[in-house]
Amino acid sequence: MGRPRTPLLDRARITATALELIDAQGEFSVPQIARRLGVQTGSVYHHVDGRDGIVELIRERVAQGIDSSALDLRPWDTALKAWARSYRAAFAAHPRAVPLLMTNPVRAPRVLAQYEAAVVLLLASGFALADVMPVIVALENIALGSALDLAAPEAMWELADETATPRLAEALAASAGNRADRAFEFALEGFLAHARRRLEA
Amino acid sequence: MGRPRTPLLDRARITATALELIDAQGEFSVPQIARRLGVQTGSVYHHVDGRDGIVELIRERVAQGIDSSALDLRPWDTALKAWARSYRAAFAAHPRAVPLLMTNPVRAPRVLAQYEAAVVLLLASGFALADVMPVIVALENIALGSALDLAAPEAMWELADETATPRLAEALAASAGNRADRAFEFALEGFLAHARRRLEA
DNA sequence: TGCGGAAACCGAAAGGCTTTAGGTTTACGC
DNA sequence: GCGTAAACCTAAAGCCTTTCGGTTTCCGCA
Repeated sequence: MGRPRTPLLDRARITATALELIDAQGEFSVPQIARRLGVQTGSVYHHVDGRDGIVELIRERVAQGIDSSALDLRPWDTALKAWARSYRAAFAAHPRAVPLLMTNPVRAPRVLAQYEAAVVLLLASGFALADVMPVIVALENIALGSALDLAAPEAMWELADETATPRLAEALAASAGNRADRAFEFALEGFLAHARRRLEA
Repeated sequence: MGRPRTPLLDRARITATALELIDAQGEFSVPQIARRLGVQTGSVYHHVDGRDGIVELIRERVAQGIDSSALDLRPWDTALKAWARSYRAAFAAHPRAVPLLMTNPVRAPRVLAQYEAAVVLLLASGFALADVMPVIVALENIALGSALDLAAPEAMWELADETATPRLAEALAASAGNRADRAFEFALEGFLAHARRRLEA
């Protein structure tokens, strides 16, 4: 008892354990983390700002998977496309965490810096100042919306009774396996084409 | 004590109370509902299949706000546009409920019937069977993604330090007030234009 | 080298939530 | 009229989040 010679806990280990629990069972609790790390529940609170603090750490960790260098690509539409794909892929790496993370945005400076870079990119490419945020938010909506689809890929379309919706059942069968990816690429292509037209106008 | 002469509870009142709590404070609990209705906590469980059952009732109630007649419009792109707007508006009516409802889809027959109608509409309009679901899911992703944006409209872009992201701050100021709506309309127009081209090809 | 404060963990507890089980009264079908 | 089912209450188990004080170890500073 008392302070251990080598620390048993740190923010990284707490975050990793929480993410393991989420990947395995879709949720986490502080006592579960403590048990996995062989520690009393209360001890976790010495390293973390409550349960919400753990969620915040997970949020930042997942957001680190976004490839910020995508926004260095040129031309602008290539950059946005790569960024959106990376954005979605980062969430897809932990699909069961998506519902936990989508509610609040990431406030980490490195993520805000990416949005800053996106704004600069669009302005330099000729977009009107008033158009920049709607365009970026639209892209973000597409990326997050499709990430949400990844969170519950199967359950999203389990038909209890196929006879009541025969055409839907057919259409589902015809798009089995790659529905989510194709939907994302479809929306992304549509967005980029629309943005190109907006720029020309 | 014992069974009251007139029932104090029913599913409609429980659902309405839960929605009130969500609109007011962003969440709900069974004891809170019971207190508001002047009843013991356990009594609620006689009418509802646990807490998750209440969420399911809320989901169905919010989904009833989707105007299914939109899919009767013609041509198909007019129908899809009206449907997407109605879809988003239904969630926008209870923005704080969005995080609770997005994880799982609505399984209510009347909602599945709407998807069936959308499939029939697209097939009749000439879309290939394999394209139908990706197109519908893409539209759904846009609607849900933007509904998510409505759930936390302000907090989504609260900049702690504007000096670190000056261009972002400018762009935000230039799109104040209608950012979410314009982003949604932008993504929706891009989607429809892309779908029209897909149909012609 | 010694010491005081901070750090890191334990033990315990308060208070809330979800859910179940059994008891009591009322309503309703036969 | 009577038995069964419905609707509520009381009570309790078991989980979770969070806080507080106690104990031991570490580290900077004199």
